[in-house]
Amino acid sequence: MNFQLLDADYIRKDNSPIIRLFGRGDDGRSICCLVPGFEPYFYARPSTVNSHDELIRALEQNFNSIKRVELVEKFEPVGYQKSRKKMLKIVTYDPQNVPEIRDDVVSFPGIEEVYETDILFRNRYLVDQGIHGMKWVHADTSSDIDHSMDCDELVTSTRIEEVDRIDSAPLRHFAFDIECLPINGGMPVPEQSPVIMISLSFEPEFRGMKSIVLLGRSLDDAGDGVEVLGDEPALLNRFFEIFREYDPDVVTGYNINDFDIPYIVDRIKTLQSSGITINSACGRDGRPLDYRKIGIRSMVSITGRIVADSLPIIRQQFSLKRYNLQTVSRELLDMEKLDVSPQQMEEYWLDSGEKIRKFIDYARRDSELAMELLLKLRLLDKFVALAQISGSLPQEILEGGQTSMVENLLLREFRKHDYVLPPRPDENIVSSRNRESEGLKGGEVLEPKKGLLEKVVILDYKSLYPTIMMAHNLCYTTVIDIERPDGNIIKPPSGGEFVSAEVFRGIVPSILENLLNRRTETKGLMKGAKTEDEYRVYDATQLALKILLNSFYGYSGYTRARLYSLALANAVTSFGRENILKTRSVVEKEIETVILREGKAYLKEEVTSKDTDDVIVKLSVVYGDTDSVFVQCSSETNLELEDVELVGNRIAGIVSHSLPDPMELEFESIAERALFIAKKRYALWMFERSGTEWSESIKVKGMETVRRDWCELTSRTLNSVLELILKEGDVEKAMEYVRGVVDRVRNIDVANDPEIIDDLVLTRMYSKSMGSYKNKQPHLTVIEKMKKRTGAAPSIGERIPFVIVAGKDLFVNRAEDPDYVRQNNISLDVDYYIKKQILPPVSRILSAFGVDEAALDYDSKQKGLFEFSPSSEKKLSDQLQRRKKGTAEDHDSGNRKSQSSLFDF
DNA sequence: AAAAATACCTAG
DNA sequence: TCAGCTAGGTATTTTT
Repeated sequence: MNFQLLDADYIRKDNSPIIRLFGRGDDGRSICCLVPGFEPYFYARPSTVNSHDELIRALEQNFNSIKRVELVEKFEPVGYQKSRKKMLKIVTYDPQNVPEIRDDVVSFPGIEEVYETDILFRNRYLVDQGIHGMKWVHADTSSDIDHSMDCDELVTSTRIEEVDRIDSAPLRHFAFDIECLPINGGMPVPEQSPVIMISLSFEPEFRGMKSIVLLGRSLDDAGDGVEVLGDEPALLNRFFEIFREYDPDVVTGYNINDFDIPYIVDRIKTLQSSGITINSACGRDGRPLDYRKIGIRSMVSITGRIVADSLPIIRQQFSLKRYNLQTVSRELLDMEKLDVSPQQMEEYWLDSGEKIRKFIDYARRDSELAMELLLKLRLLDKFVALAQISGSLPQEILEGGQTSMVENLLLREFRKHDYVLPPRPDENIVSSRNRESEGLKGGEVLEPKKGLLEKVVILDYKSLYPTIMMAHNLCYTTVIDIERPDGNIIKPPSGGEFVSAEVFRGIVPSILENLLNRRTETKGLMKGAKTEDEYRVYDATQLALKILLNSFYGYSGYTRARLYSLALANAVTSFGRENILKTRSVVEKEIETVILREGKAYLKEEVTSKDTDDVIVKLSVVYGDTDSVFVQCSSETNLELEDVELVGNRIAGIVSHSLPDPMELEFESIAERALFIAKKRYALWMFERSGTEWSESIKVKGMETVRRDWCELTSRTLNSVLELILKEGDVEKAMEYVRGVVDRVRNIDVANDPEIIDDLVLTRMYSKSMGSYKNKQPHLTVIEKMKKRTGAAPSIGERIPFVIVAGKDLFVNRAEDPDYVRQNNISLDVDYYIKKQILPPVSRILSAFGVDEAALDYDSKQKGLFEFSPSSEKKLSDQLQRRKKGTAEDHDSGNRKSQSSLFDF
């Protein structure tokens, strides 16, 4: 029997652990597969002097829970070693015994250190058997047992093997959303407010239905897709009944981890205390719904299934100003959320006509949207690929970060090479690592040549840090630490020493090599994909490989890592810095000039005679950040895109050739014009090759248009200015545009035009607990005001919108809730928006052309207005002027929906 | 009034 | 932003 592995855990039977694997078969049946016989264990390193036999006997006698001790040969995890050392493999009866006895074992006479003492038993099993999360497995034999499990089949198997398949099992997706009735319009609390409705969506359909709304009251002629349950207990019981019958593999919703699920669980407790019992069994093993609180956030797992809350995934994958369901559905799905305000809710709920029906429709939309988000945006694809590659279970990846995946890969590869892994560091170790980690230096950022430049080639290093680790054999296992090698030594610029690959090939470099090769292969397969689905699978796979490739460097400098090495992390970045500086010097000093002749790019030493048709291109590096270089190409002759491309490819080729394998500099794209403001702040009019054509775009980095703590007004104004300058080279027009915006802002009439506020809203993340802020912050004053007025309490991690209202008070105190401002006709601080939101970012750009801020402010000193004209050296050549493709305004007004926008004129 | 500290968000 | 890392710019508040 074959099934796709969704989840795993273990149970105990007759004092022995049994692994349980959960999945969905290709026949569509859900499966729980029991695997007996796998033993828990960990490793210990004895001091060299002792007799191993005696030590083993002493351990076996002293610890009841030790089943047996085996003598094995392993390498320690860190530092180059010539040979394996004697170690003890301590096998216990129960997985729990491992954490129970590890502290006593480490302090037992004759034991120096323990390893792999905190590996979850199910992960231990998957790693040792070579099985990966979300992969297909084949279960050898099976014997049906009587079954009280909530899945179609319960089998026992002694032999499990992974099968190579890229398709997905027919997974069942279940989305839900609850509605609660708040006490007079406030936030509902499970101790008081009942759950009144639950909406459910299914993919594939459940009994021919895409969605169902469960209603916790009575109603005649409720209509199709509505189940009238009468009261709350019946509603909740029916919810779980449908849940079990549908038997979902993936459970989703919007913010279910932090709201819906904890609410249901707490509500059931409340009902229980008044003698009402709800059967909330929903795990594939029949476990009731539950959640656990870790710090301020709660986590949910359901045995045998994947709980995938779309909110945190969307937060991670999309940069948005706000993350409420309304904004997210509009921005990402182009769908509208329907809503009943908390104040109206009671009225709608008690109605028996139009209103309750509307309320039901609104509720239905929420679970539909949650399902759409998961499926249309294909939110799970990346996690599935990450699970398949790293071997971690999907739930673990959804809950945690990169750590579990990196450690999973390390554990598998270390095991193959007879290396052991240390346990997670305790708090003492972490804090001492934190102190020394201040010495970790990062990438090099080159000072940009500020102002507007033309014909800039953009080159970057393909996976710089991973390829550095591979090229220089940088690994925990190659640091020269305890023993010195006989062969070659690699000395990074940061100091320290590593053995070369001929002496010993590092494990991390070999993991990276494997990931990099697979990525290249996958990209090849992607090109040949026959179906859309196949393409998506390969695309998610190559993305996951990229994420994992880049995780190893970060992990090495992560103070809570099992394997932390400042020497390693510093070696990587120091090679990186050296590399970019050397690249700059090669381009400027060694290559210096490229000669174009008959469609080829030559170096100056390759050309012996002069030709009148030669195009001579001078190179200068105008910017670079960590793994990229921007090279300006200057020539007497006008350069076409193809010419610049030839230059770019030649530079990439020469530089790559001088680098150790597999380091590689790649030609990326061409900026016809580039505007550099500061380090990490620039805008490009970019041309990228797509087949035989060139695709054109404007790319903005770091500037206010891409920052979420500036208002829409700023973003749009700046975007237009950038477009006018980059595409049309028209500074005058840009100034005119800004003056127009300033003028309109000065004459804003909120009372007449409440929608205008939308363009003036700033957002900031409420990022830590109130008490730990040392300074006043605008979004915090808004939170305080809202709490006082409505009792609404945003939680940490939310982005808080606000506007600045008129007044004499300190800036922070004039931050206000946009809704409140709208409702109460409060006037905004027009001057703030002009002087602090529009002018500074715009003048940072225009000052490069000699424009003074006063020349932009319509109302202030009229003089600057007529004095200015762009200096002749900044004027752009006629021939470039001819290339314009349409004005900034065309683009801008075309995208706007609202008529009352500041930008329609 | 200048300098330092704090906070935020982004680039890579 | 839900346990990978550092570098860097800008606005505002707080301290000197």
